Amino acid sequence: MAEIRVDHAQTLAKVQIFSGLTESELAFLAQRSVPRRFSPGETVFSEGEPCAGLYVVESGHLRIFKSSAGGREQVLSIDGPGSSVAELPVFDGGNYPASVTAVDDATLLFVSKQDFQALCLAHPQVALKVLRVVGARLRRLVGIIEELSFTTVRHRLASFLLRLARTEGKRTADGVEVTLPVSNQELASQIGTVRELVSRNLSRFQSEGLVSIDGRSVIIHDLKALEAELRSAE
Amino acid sequence: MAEIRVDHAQTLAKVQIFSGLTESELAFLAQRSVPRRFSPGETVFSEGEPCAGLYVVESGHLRIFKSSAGGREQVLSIDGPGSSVAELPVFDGGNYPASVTAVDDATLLFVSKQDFQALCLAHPQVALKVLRVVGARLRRLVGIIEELSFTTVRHRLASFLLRLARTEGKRTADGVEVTLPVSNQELASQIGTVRELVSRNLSRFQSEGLVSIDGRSVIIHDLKALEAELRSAE
DNA sequence: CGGTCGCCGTGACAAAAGTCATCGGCACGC
DNA sequence: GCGTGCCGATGACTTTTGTCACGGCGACCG
Repeated sequence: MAEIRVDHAQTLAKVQIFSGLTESELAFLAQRSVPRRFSPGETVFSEGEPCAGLYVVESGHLRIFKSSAGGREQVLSIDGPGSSVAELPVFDGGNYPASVTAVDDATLLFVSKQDFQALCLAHPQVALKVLRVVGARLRRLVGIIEELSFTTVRHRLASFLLRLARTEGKRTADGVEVTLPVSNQELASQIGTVRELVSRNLSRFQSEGLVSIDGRSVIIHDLKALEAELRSAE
Repeated sequence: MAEIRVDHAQTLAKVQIFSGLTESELAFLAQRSVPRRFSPGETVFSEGEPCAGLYVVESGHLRIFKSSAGGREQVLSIDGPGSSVAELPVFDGGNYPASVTAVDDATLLFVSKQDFQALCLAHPQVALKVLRVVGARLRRLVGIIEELSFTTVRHRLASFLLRLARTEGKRTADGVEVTLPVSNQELASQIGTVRELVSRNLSRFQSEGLVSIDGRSVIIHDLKALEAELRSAE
């Protein structure tokens, strides 16, 4: 038992919003946090539910999204180890504004609203840290709005490919090779459109000679040309 | 001079994030805040500028928006007296994520980053208050994303009219009368489209008998029918 | 008064987005 | 092996969105 608590304290120490706490404070928090495991696809909570507390990601990834009446989904964020979700509704008393599911096998720590608020009052630095991560979240949301409002699906797809190329692209003779990490359906949810348009726009990139597609692997022949796509949008 | 300070302290007391501070704390803050006046259309700060501090609205209204290379704008929020803008970039150290201009004649109080951070450390409740208002902001942004991602211009326009009807609609024999508070151009920026589409969709509502338009005044004949528009989107 | 400017409405058009239906492949389980 | 389900591609079509160009109106100014 004691070891489990220590494990959790170590997990908590790696979470941005809790960095800077003393060991005893972490232990205290660990004692009050509840570990929960989730399987791929399992839902952590749904939009509209009353907010009981926040979750810290120990391992695995979470998918934060909105869903429409017609069955479409819009992904707001994918969060991995060390991040926390639902920090905000904890404070304004409202319900969860979006739904969260596990992407893969995930272990989370649940911290109740009360414990967390008490912690923030006792340790003002924690509140400041929360504000910092929330700032990042807000920036991402504003970025999504900007893309949805000003750009086309083609543009957003190019943008997605380039991001991928930057983070995990491998240089080859023909250009940079990336592997699409998710299904077209999921990709569509992330860039705010439907499956068919992702498929079509990828084909179009290929027929224009910008990329070659082989299964889930995409070779970007001309990085510059793809980047030019971004600038062409106004 | 002393009177001016007192005035500012009274202003600050009405601001959500500062409610709960003692008089002397407010006076201290008032002493350090700088009053600034803006004319309609004048810009308070622009997206991308380094963040120097936050602004509190004493009178008038501010317009927070993103603008695209092609000259389009997307309004994120309109804020009036008692609210504050740019609470967030103060904490994460980044630049302002969006631009802000005055809608009408506005008087603001500027509080520097340093002063505000110090205040949050000294008074943890302030940080919690900030988190609460930031929560509201985040909800609004998520709402915008939802609308942009899932709905049509027609839908968003219907939504806008209904919101207007609820807040300031006058009952008449023919239905509920509302007055469009802004130009079509501005309305377009608020619902994420262009002038022409606002104009066209309003005409279409009229030709379908849902509303009658006379200049800037719109009479909504059938509230239920317009609300049905919302449900029809999936 | 005449000019300029900002706003509105509209027609004509082009492009993008989305829907529906169909087909083929691949994996998994029984 | 064979059904079932998920995924991807694609054609045909509709709807929506956006662009360009124009003309009209009213306010305001010199």
